[in-house]
Amino acid sequence: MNDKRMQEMLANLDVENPSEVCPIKDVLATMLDKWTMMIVLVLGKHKVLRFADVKRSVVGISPKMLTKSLRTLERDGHVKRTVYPEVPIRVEYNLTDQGSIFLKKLVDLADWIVPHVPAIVKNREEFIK
Amino acid sequence: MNDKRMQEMLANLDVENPSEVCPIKDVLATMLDKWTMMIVLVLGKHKVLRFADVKRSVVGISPKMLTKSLRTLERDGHVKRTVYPEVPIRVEYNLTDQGSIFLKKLVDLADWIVPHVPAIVKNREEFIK
DNA sequence: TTAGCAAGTATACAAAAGGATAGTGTTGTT
DNA sequence: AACAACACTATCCTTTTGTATACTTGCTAA
Repeated sequence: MNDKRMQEMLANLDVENPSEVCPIKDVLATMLDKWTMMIVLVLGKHKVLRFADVKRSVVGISPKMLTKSLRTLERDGHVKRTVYPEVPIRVEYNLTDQGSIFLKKLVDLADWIVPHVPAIVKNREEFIK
Repeated sequence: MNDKRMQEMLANLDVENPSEVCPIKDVLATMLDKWTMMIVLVLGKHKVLRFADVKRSVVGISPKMLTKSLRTLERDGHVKRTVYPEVPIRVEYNLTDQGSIFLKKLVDLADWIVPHVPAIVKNREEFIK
């Protein structure tokens, strides 16, 4: 990506206006929430998971936050929620096509981070004050 | 990215262990903080900015959060802070090479989001409950 | 009829993030 | 002498986020 393309994108992002004016900022912030990302990653790993499975996979999450994050993902079309009216009830979650592309972008980002982690950790250790 | 590569990456991410064990998760969460992202974007747009310039560009940020976010970016090696001991003091901020790659990844992500925003917004409107 | 499960919801509380705003130190300008 | 510029720091307070845990609902099996 050259500088011109970059400047075009940055203009698109409208970073200097409040988020009411820029839904991209809002969508970004929503998707990159800590719990939301973890849920997308475990759904990417396991393809289909039930509520309790996701809870087990995303270590430390409370049912309240899990419900909240799953609802947001569903609302935004990243995750599909399927209810099987059996007894006891069964509910399955999986990524939609849109959610899978989001996962890919997330993994791309992580892919870049992995080799940089040692440098970042070293920087942190050397950074005083 | 095929499924095998994806599964390798996901294994790398170690999503099912607490973040003490997985610095990648920590680095991800730190970089994808709301204010931090906005700062990286405006620094990408303007190349070099002084404290008050960043404050003006990132609408709504308080000096407290600005300082905190800039320090974190500096600590992690994404941003360089240069002090000119003039009067009044002049402090300039700019992205490092590492920070510029991070910006690129961020813009890649946004690049994907832009065309999807209308669909996501529509989803949200239709999603009741 | 009581027990039990899944997928939550509800409630109470604790912790963290963030906003508003005043203050600091230095020196040039009015 | 008072004020302004700059880059913060400090303090108080509100809001948001999150945890822990008890409760609910519907049905089925013992």
